[in-house]
Amino acid sequence: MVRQLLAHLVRDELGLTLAADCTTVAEGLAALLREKPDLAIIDWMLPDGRGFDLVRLAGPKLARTRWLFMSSNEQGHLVREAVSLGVHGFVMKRSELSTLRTAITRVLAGEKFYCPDSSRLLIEKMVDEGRTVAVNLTPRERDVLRGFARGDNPKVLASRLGLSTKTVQNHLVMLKDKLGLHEPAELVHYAIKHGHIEAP
Amino acid sequence: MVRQLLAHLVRDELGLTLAADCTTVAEGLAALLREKPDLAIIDWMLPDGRGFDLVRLAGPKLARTRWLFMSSNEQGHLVREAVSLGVHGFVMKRSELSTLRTAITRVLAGEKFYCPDSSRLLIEKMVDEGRTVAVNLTPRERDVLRGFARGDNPKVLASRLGLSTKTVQNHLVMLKDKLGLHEPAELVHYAIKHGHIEAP
DNA sequence: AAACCATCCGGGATAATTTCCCGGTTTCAT
DNA sequence: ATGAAACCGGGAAATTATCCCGGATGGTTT
Repeated sequence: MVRQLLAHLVRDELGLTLAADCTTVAEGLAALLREKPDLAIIDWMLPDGRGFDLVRLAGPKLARTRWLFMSSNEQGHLVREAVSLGVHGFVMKRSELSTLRTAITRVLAGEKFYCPDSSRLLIEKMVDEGRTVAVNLTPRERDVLRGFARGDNPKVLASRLGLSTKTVQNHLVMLKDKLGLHEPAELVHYAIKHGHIEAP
Repeated sequence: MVRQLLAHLVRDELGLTLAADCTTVAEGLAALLREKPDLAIIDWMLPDGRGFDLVRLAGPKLARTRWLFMSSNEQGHLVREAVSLGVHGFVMKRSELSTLRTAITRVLAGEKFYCPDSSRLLIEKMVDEGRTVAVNLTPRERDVLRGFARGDNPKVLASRLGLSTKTVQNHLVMLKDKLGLHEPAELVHYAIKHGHIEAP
């Protein structure tokens, strides 16, 4: 619904051309590569993955495209990840609509725009981080983590991802090793805290 | 932001008169009593309280007003509460925009309209409740569930509770059996959802 | 072009855990 | 007293986790 309301705003009020209008990472990726838009407005949480994956996947091939992220939940690590990905703008959904308009025009003009709330979160996050090391998981590891944390056992997960049970198990070992965790429950907590899955 | 996008929709596309446009329960209450609108579209979660409070407070004095609720998070108990309050419509934010249009026109026409997702949640909630009543965990099972969901492995948990590993494992089997769950991650979700442990 | 590196996929062997089935004990309410 | 439920744990089989290995791929550096 928000996506469609936004489409209205972009088309009717701002007078921009709406190249596409997608609901999943897969759709979005296809549309991005096809349309090569000037601006992509992306919600970070999508049914089949995280909006950031789109930047990782399509970013290198789209030199002109500017990225504007939206988020409904307030988590500092999102803003942090956005910054380190080179995202041009970040707006919380609780912001004023005028903030969004500003963000769109500024980002289109080539500037960066992070809404006040997101800046605050970023600062809090960095203060909070202080010491913790940044862990970057590979795409496959994220897939496995997500599936596992949702309650798929290795066998089901393997068939869903088109892998062998063996591979999934090896990825799980890698995950636990990288994250310094050992128990299934800890992996689930990590996945929830870092937004790989939604809280139950 | 969503509120302002909605205002746009109501005024410009549906051609309705927008009586007021509020951000808090307090503002909303004042506006409702002043304007006595035909329709009130209310978000469940507001900065200073819950949207339902508006119905409780203003409902008795506004015989003509119809209530349409919106919710971004999917929780069955919200739908359940809406129904028992006599709310006329309920729409999840993830619904299509057309669903919202349908909801507005139907509710204005005097019908009830609960979007498919909310109906589903309601049913799940009632099924879940039925099961929760039927299932009562024994104290030991609760101990084991809490420890496990926090990330203790059976061995550690056994020594913490003064049991043998074997017994803890058997309790885990019992738990999975009683709850109809099979994977560790599902147990963790259950424990969080039912308040046996705090969310991460 | 070649060397390199990270990632990805999966096999083999071994250790650990989970599951199923079992019997014994305690507690408690009928 | 007696039956039901909870509690505790053993034994054996099935499943899963862990460690170690090599091959394949794609991108980067030299």
